Amino acid sequence: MKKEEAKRIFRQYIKKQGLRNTRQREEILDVFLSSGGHITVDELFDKVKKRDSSIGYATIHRNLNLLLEAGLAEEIKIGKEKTRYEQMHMREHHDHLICLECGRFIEVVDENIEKLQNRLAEEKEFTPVRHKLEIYGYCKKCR
Amino acid sequence: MKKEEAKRIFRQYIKKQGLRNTRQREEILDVFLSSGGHITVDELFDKVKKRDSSIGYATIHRNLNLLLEAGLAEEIKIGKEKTRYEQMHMREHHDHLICLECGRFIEVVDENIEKLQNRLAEEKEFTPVRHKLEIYGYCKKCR
DNA sequence: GGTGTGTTGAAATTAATTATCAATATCTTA
DNA sequence: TAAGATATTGATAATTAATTTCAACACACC
Repeated sequence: MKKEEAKRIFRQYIKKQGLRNTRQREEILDVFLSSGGHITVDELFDKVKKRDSSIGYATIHRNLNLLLEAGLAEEIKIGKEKTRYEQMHMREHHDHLICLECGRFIEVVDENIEKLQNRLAEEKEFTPVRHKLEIYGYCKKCR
Repeated sequence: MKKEEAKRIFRQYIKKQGLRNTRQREEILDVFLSSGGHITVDELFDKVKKRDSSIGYATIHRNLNLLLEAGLAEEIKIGKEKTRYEQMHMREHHDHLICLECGRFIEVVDENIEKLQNRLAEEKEFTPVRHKLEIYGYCKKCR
């Protein structure tokens, strides 16, 4: 299961940095990996609090930052909406079509675009690690 | 000159919304359009202040929001860095290669990628308006 | 030029994130 | 497995960024 792999990566990162694993850290990690696609800090806080009501807000932030550093999460911020955190390892990579009218996300992948991106990077003597593509416009319903 | 066109678009937008043009608004517009690629709120504030030292910070924010609404500016936020505002009309569209090590931006364009993006959107019955592509990795110097 | 109302600057407020600190928990080593 | 060094936690304070408030002002339409 992919979740276990993600957990292993996180625990490895923690250890490598000379940090320690804790009950709270594991709880947050598990909830994050069990959440859907894109979660806000508040949503994560609420979900974790249901399992462990003593957990603090600052701890959520601290550990989200670790997840970012470990490459397991990525911040996505769209317009004036709240920052969301997206899983990077659990889910397949995908790009976003974002409707300017209703705010709906459509997740897409196109192998050819991915290839061209890599080629483009290579031309500039750049080693690509990951990317983010957001196409803004109007969805089926709103156009 | 492109700058004049951008100004016209902004003035039109202002009028259409039933808003008014002001000395400060024009000043901010001009400084924004004269700035390089990506400017932070503070940088813009400092530059405007040199021309008109009485201008307030809130006015910068208010008018940046108008520039966003009018489609002349776009927010770009990378990692933990300060939000930057990019010109949308003055400059040709381009994507970004962003170095994870030194933070350098490389601006790129690839016609083929642009075309594939439009085709992808069309397949999903989505009408694309604009897009943002950021490729993260390591630049020539850092890889 | 007068007038209605949008805009401004300054300060207060809100929202989001980070820092502080004493108490506690973890991990290593002996 | 007990001890000790130190990272982590929760609560709160502090910081940062962006927005709101409000009285004075200024723009645009007449």
